[in-house]
Amino acid sequence: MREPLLDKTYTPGNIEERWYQRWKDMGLFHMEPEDGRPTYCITIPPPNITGSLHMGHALNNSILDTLTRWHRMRGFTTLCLPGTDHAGIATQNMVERSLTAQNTDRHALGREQFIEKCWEWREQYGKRIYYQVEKLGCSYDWDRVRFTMDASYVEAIHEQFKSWFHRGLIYRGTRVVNWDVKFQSAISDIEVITQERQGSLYHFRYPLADGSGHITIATTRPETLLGDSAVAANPADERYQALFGATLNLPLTKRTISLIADDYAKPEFGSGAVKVTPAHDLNDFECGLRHGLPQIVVIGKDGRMTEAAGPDFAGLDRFEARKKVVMEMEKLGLLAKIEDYTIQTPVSDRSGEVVEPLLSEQWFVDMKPLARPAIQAVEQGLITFHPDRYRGIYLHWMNNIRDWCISRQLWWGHRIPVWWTEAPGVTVESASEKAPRAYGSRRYVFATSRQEAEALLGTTDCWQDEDVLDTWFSSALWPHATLGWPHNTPDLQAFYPTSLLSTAQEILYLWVARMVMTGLDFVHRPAVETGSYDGLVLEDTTQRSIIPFRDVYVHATVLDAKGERMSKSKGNGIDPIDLIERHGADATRLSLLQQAGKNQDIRFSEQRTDIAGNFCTKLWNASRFVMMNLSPETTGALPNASVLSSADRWILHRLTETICQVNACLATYDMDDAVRSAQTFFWNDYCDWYVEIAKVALRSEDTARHADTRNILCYVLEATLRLLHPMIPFITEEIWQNLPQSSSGGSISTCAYPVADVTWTNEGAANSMEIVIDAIRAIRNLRASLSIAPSLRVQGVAVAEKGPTREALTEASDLVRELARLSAFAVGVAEAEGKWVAAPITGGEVLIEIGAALDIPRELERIDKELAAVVKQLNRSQGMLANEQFMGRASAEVVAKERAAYEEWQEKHDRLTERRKLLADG
RNA sequence: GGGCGGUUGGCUCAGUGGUAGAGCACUUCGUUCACACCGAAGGGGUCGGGGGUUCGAAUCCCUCACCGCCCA
Repeated sequence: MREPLLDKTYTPGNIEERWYQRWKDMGLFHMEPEDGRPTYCITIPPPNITGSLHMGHALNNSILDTLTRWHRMRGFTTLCLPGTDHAGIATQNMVERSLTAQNTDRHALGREQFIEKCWEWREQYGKRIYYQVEKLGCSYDWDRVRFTMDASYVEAIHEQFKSWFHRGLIYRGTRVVNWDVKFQSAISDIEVITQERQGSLYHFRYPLADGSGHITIATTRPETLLGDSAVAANPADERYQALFGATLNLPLTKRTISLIADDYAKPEFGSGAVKVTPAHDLNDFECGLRHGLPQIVVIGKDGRMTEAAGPDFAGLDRFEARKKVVMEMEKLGLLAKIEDYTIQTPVSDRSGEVVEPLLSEQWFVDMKPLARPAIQAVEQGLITFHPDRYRGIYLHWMNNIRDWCISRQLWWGHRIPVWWTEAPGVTVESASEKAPRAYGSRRYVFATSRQEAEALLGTTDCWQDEDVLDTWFSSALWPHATLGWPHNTPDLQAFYPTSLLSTAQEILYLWVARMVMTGLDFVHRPAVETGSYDGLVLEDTTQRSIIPFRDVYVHATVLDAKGERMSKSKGNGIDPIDLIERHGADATRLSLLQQAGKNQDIRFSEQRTDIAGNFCTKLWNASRFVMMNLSPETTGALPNASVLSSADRWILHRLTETICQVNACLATYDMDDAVRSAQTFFWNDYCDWYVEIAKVALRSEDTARHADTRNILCYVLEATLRLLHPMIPFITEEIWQNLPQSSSGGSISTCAYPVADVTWTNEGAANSMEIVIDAIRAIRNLRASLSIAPSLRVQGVAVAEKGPTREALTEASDLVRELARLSAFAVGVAEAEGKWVAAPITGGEVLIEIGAALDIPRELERIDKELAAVVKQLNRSQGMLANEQFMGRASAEVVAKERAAYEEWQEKHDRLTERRKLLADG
């Protein structure tokens, strides 16, 4: 026995540190496009620069790196491109907070200096997540890292803005947006979280102007009453038929409003009549547009009531105003009732403030023309969703798409490349798309510099738009912009369209859908150059519009052990870095991949990583054992097929089967099934059986078998390591380096991924092993139930009339003897004398002789218990075969299978009854 | 309100028409020179309720309940 090459204990920490650096030094993660090789590319979803690795990232990156390593080993030119986004509002928040701590603020600093501070902050903290991703072992191309504020990326953003601007898709408008009163900025839908809060539903009476009565409306936001410009009821609502068009006195104001008919009012809600406040509610805004209603802004950008709210309310905080409106209404006797009510309250994720829907002048993108191709691409199957159900969710959203508010009232971000002037005489009449456009009294143009703006506007009296672009505007062009667009770079040619986009479900709309739209809109190729699966030929062009990625995988949400979403405020989150430090990156990845299938969520606890770590330890220890048993001559090459035993053929059969399954599962994003298959093979087949069988072979007199056994042990282990390398890269590399198959200076990462060689498929060997394993288990079972000490060797024998059972057990008699701990084992006849106990197996029975006197009552009890189980099955089987309907309608195959099963149960039944009779007759 | 996912042993989950499975936990036994982060043996489920289709349903259909997600 040789000195083991692996340490006695598996300690992931130092292995992982060492190998990540080696891989980087070897340049394994960077590949250049090569003619004739297929490419595989993922542009990693950009975490933002304020981010640190959380469980969702850990899951996604584990999946992405597994797929990347798998393709790299399969011979693809593989690129996994990492990067970060600048995260306008989040970063600005962090920097402002640090300024507050220094008793200053951004206004004191000024815009330019504040942006400087943001860059400094980004230099200091913005790359933390890269380091964490490295800890996880991700094989990303760090030479191609991108940031959304890189000069080349900004160029892409300007190009996109210019194109949409000139085509009239970007427009200036006044609409209701999500307003954050703390940041004083519009925010995106994803930054708005809906919280259930206990509040009240107020029922107010609005008097009819003619004094004939009143109409009752219900609201959760009384302060918006001051900005009402109508009351609406459903046109089909019987109760209001006579009143449509009637004039109402709006309480607390001097205004009158009318009762209008609109489908948007739901007859079943409250009184069926709803107040309409176009400036402070999105639905009301749209309703207002339909009816040409005035838009009265009563809540300002700071969350205080405006002059328009009237002298009694102007200047009040919106929540103070709410109380006052209720109080005043009560005084006027117009408060009908107050009900307790659970309010779905929109809250800003960043500031925690209640989001105010507010009428505001912003930049918007007209999405409908962009959505059309993006719908087609998915309907035609150019882009595939995994799980498939997200296809419908995507299409539903796309078909009901709304215009996109892209301006943010922040300083950190891409400043909107539009320049304004109020100088008189700037003409807007021109055939040129670059000519100034009018918005009220102002004129504006697209320009990326003052010089350009002045030239286009014909005046130096101009200023750049103060706002910045929504961060999602830059994320939307991630796949093509990171590869070099708007330039037709070699990377763009080789790696676009990318292969996969994997992400969390909550950004399916905000990000995934928008990438599909921008990709199709901006990346074009001559139709002849690309396969039809890559893009669409749209009506108005001879070019093909290219999709950004072929597959979209939406991974599960990681929940805590109780099934609750992990959050900082609840403090129930798990930090993946802690998991890596305590259990290793491999165990962390494995524990996540074990649950990464087509499910919507994952319940996770650290215990799972602990358990996954057990597998790594097992892999380590088994490998250590194999290495201890190798000889200098062992190469790991397979011996000539003619010398292989049934057990050898069986393990190769199972290896082949497993290779097949793992490859198939990885191809369909069933990571859970892939790891389950590989783990089961390794632990239950290789370790529990083949290694134990090999021990018997290596101890045997038959020295010719020793070399073959070593080679097979080594062959199967090496293949298994390659099979598992994409999921658990570190431990597999470390072990592989110590196997004879490794090459000096090489890496398992560059070896070929196992491919199933069907010549090793061998059902016969599988059946033989099944018989042998059955026999061994039956004997162990007998021993356990008769409390025969494990150390006591007793005699065993098998009675087998049937060919396959007889042959299998004859060939494997040494194995059965050793693994069942017998003093002797043979296929033959049990001695009539002595104390023997028996257990039926398929095609025969096994018996062991026990030294001491047999406890007959106990043995009868054991047999009866087994007999009961057999009878149950026998009856079931018999019932089916006696059922004419079954015999007539079930397929011949199923009937034949049932017949065979019946015969087997019958045989076992007979043997058991026979044994019972012998014992009872004593 | 609309859409979607889930409900299988104590726990976490596989299993999409043909004899209910795994891991953890539990019970018993075991330190035979890879591994007690291990090995051997074992107990434990009328597959959320009801109805239907079928020779046969955890699996397909309808319906109800509960849990959760997304959108409004």
